[in-house]
Amino acid sequence: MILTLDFKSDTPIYVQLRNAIVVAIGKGELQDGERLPTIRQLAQELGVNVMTVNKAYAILKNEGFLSIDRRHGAAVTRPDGGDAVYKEKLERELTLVISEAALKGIGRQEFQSLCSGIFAALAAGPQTLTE
Amino acid sequence: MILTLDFKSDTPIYVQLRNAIVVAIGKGELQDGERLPTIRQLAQELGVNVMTVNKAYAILKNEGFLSIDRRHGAAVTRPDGGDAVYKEKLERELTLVISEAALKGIGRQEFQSLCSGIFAALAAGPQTLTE
Amino acid sequence: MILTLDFKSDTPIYVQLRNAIVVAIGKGELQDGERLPTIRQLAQELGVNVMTVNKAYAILKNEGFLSIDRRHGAAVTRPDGGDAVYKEKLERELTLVISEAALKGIGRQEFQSLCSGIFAALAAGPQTLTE
Amino acid sequence: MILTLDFKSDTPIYVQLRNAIVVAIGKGELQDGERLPTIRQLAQELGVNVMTVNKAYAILKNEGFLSIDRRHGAAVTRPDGGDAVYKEKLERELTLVISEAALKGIGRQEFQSLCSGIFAALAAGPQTLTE
DNA sequence: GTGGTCTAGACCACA
DNA sequence: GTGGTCTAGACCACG
Repeated sequence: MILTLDFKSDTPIYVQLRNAIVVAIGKGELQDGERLPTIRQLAQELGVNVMTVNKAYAILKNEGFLSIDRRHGAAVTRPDGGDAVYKEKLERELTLVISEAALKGIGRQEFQSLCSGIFAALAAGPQTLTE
Repeated sequence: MILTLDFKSDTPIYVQLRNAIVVAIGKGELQDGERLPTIRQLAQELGVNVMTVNKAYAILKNEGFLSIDRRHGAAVTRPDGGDAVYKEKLERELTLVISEAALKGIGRQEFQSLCSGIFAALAAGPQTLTE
Repeated sequence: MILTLDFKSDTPIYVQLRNAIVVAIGKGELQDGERLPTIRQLAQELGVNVMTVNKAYAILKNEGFLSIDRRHGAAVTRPDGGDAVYKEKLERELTLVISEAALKGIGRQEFQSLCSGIFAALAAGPQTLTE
Repeated sequence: MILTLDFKSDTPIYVQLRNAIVVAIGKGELQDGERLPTIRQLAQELGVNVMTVNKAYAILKNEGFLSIDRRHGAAVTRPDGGDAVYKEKLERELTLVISEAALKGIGRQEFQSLCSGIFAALAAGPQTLTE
């Protein structure tokens, strides 16, 4: 698993980590049920403190993206279907993103095709790599 | 101009402010060329520190949404057309948002129609200015 | 005996096990004097470490819910009547639960009827043994 | 505010802290809107690390029992009405508590009156102390 | 060997 | 001056 962090960024490392993992799952680089590296492994690999990885994992667990098994560490999970709270958050986020895009001269057409492209890329991801 | 801030939120106030203004411009509540309140005015109106508003304005200026004239204060501007830097940022953001949405069970169809709805709402905005 | 464990939960497995057995006794699914599976049997059946079952049994014995005879294995026992220590613990627990419930908007009425329902369900339990 | 921690207990300090605060709010010792001590203050007062208090506060914030304002620290809040998830959790907890109590020889009558007593005690708490 | 918890001390972003 | 973040290193509970 390749995760790049930007230590100079002002978004906290654990957030970057959380985001990167979500995207990796979305892309299919991390399959459902697949195990993630140990907190300590990942921490060392990234040159980051254990607590930082811990926090990222805890958030992902809380959001339903992964489950932590005392015996075997963390594994990818499918979260529950979209709850109302999430949809609200999504709409708020999109309103901002779209406002910005529109002002930057990106029309509805272009925006939609951009989204389509991303959806396609995700769907085409490394599906069940070896099977 | 009505801007609502959530002091209990964990997104910094100056970011909330910056976002709210971008959305307001997107919706047409703030027209191109329109003047914004003085930093001090807005700060007082919102019950916020002057530094906070200052920071938000500075970011907006930097992003091309605002032009600041020492004589006339701040005014809304159309930013330059989508530069490469911005497009990259947009794509990164959308990849995250879409990954999350897809995992939460929101399909391409639903997502696209949600976007369409927001585009429509923005387009319908300017009329509401004077009511 | 059907016991379901949640390996993803953050309450330790031996605690889950102990709780499940207490509830099973409460419901009458396990009758007074009834023998429980061997530690090894149960461990294998649940796919769990022997130590884990051992720990759960030890706690239950300590609490008076189980008596362990080296020759016949473990058997269900009625614990001694409410000792002062237990009542204190109960009151502490209930104070927390009720505080939480009250703050979450669950009134005394609702709470009491919820308790009544559970008492009724427990009382109705023993019959279901053989079905 | 008087909070007693048991450092020898095996329930984590931050959980004990969280529980104690919930009870304090339930009892009315902490009123709605009232400010809590700074993380650092409380940490020093309790002889505990800052991170520990931080974690307790974060959980309480997450549960809706308090809100954290970047400018003024933490303050007590009323959580949203009982959601379905919470009610399920409550029922599970109560089933365990009641099973235990019943086996310990505490009948429905006694249990209910115990609950009533606690409800009454909470309601009678230091209501608006000085007003 | 895994994650969970805790510590002491530090720096930074925010207001 | 507030909380947020991060670190390095430690001990413990769990299985």
